[in-house]
Amino acid sequence: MKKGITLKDLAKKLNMSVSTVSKSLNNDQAISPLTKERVKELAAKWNYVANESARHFKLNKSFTIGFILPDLRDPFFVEAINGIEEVAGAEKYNIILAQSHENTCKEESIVNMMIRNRVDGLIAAVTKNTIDMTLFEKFRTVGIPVIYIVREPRNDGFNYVSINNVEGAFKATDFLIKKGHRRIAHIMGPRTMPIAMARFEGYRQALLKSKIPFDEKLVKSVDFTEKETEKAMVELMKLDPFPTAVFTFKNDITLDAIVFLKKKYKARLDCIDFTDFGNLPVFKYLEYKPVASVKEDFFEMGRQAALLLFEIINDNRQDTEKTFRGVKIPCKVIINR
Amino acid sequence: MKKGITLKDLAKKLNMSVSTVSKSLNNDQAISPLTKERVKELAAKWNYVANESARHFKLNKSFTIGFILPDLRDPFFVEAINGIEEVAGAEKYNIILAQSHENTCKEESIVNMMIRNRVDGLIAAVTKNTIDMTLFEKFRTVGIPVIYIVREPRNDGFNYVSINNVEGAFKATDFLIKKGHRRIAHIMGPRTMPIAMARFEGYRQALLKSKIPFDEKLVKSVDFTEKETEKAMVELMKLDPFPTAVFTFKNDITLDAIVFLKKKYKARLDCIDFTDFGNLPVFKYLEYKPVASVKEDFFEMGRQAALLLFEIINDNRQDTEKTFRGVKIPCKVIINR
DNA sequence: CTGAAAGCGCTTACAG
DNA sequence: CTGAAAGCGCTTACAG
Repeated sequence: MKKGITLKDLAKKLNMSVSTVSKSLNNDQAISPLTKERVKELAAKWNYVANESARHFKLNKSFTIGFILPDLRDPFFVEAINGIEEVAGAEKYNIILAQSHENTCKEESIVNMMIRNRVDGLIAAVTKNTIDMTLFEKFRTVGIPVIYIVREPRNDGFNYVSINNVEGAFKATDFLIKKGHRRIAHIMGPRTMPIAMARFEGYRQALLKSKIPFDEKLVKSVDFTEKETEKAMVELMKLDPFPTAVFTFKNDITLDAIVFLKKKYKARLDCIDFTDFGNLPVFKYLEYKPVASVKEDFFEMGRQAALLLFEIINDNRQDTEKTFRGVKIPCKVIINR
Repeated sequence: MKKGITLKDLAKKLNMSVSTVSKSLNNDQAISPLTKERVKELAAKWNYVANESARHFKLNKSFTIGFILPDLRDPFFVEAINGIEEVAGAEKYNIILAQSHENTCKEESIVNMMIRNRVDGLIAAVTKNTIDMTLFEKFRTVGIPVIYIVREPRNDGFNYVSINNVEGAFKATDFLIKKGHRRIAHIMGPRTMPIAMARFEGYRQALLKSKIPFDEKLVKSVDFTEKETEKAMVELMKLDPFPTAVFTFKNDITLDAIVFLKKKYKARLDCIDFTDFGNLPVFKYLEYKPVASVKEDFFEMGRQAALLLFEIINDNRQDTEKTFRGVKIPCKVIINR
């Protein structure tokens, strides 16, 4: 690209030193009002735009935070971005986004990219297959703070912001029990995902509380593809008696399960109730949908994660005796009527 | 953040000059294989990660392209990102995303941010209210190439990649005509948007071809909010005879119109056909939807825009006698059955 | 209140 | 094949 106007150009024209020009534009109080005015006037006239990359380099700060997320096609993650943006914007920070597409190799190359670009902090939602956190240990080595979001890391020693998955799953299951269901299936996420295990735990606790015996044949684990959900439903529908309610890991699974019922068990469509996590805006347009969903406030998770991150970034104390923080946002059940 | 390992650190340890270390890591052919090996070995051992911001600064290139888009909540723009990512990734470029939220003030601050950060190029989908392009002229002044995408600028002298909106609208309207409709309404986008006018033009041409008289009472302009769509539908449904088909600017408008019919004109739900632009993946789950939609290939638009952008970025010739290029991707009608 | 000077971590033309 | 040196555009501690 063409070279822009530099401080030097301004200084030469004004017969001042580069330092004075720099300080004027940064509103340094040591500079006289008149000088500031003259500098700013010329800067405006010449359309001077500071070279941020020089500034970042000099200050050894990128004024950028990274956000690694699985996929932008998931509208919930988009909400998280908006929450992060709100906080980052106020701090005058940019956000660099990167999608892992649930691929751990891609995730690794993104991690390296973030380090090469020296982001000042990172927010990460790991892939559904990320078990081993050693990749992310790199950030600790180079001193970049990281907040995990939505999907909690399985081990301790990490900052994270998530919802209370056990509680949410308990409520979603209990909702079905209160509606009179006794035979309640659960289509859970991959067992590698800590939050899938947490939701499974909430499901069990709700059954236990109501003294409904746990039946492992009613629990199926899927990887979020339509094919796997269909397979789970085939098996569940073959049971005798078949479950009259299903609590699923998230909206997409419910919708795919309903598509399956429409195709193969039209008659059961009206007698099986679903609950799940999420609350897609598109529900408004649907005839068949979960009776109730646990609302996951992704905007708030994004906001809280960013707040926590900036607390660390702006904290100039020695990073000895560092403690890690976990924030769990409460979640409530929304009836989709 | 903590300081990382630098070339100097490596050079000192290896008793070499910084230049030699730099060249080794960059695989300069002037360096002996043995030296390269020694350097790379230590770099790996010490987890050396090049400081990109120093490199960017030195090379006066950010290896970053910007993408200004209205809103990530629009899944079509997410597809465009994926198309851009495919090309940018291959070129080893990063993408910095910024949402204008259809707000021209926000758009202005994003433009300035992009210039301050010295992006090497920009892809932009302007807000629906952006009439005046002087804001974007700044990029020309500083020599940053820009490709407009999806929403074409109203004046000439800009590079853009879009679909053939007139053709698509013609096909969508003609589809309804061929299905036997004679009284076809059009809910168009804001008249400030060139592509809304283009789609309106396609609608008129289709009517003309089939010798159906144009009736301006059948055309309503909306700003994409549910409220405006409802208002447009109220007026259309009061006409006598009411239209038996509606061609709308995009999916969201159709869905809101259908919600309105469900509420107020349940009986007409099955006798009014819709066509529109877009093809939301969520259609799969819907009972009521447009009979056919013009598929807008946003992934391809993103890809083409990025290809065009890199052609300009990587072109080292003098930028005298610059010509501007417009790419219109053909679009086809998808039947939603 | 202003300026001279150092330096952030790289790359590269040039000399040897 | 290797190295010394300049310089990218800023900020800032220090001197005056």
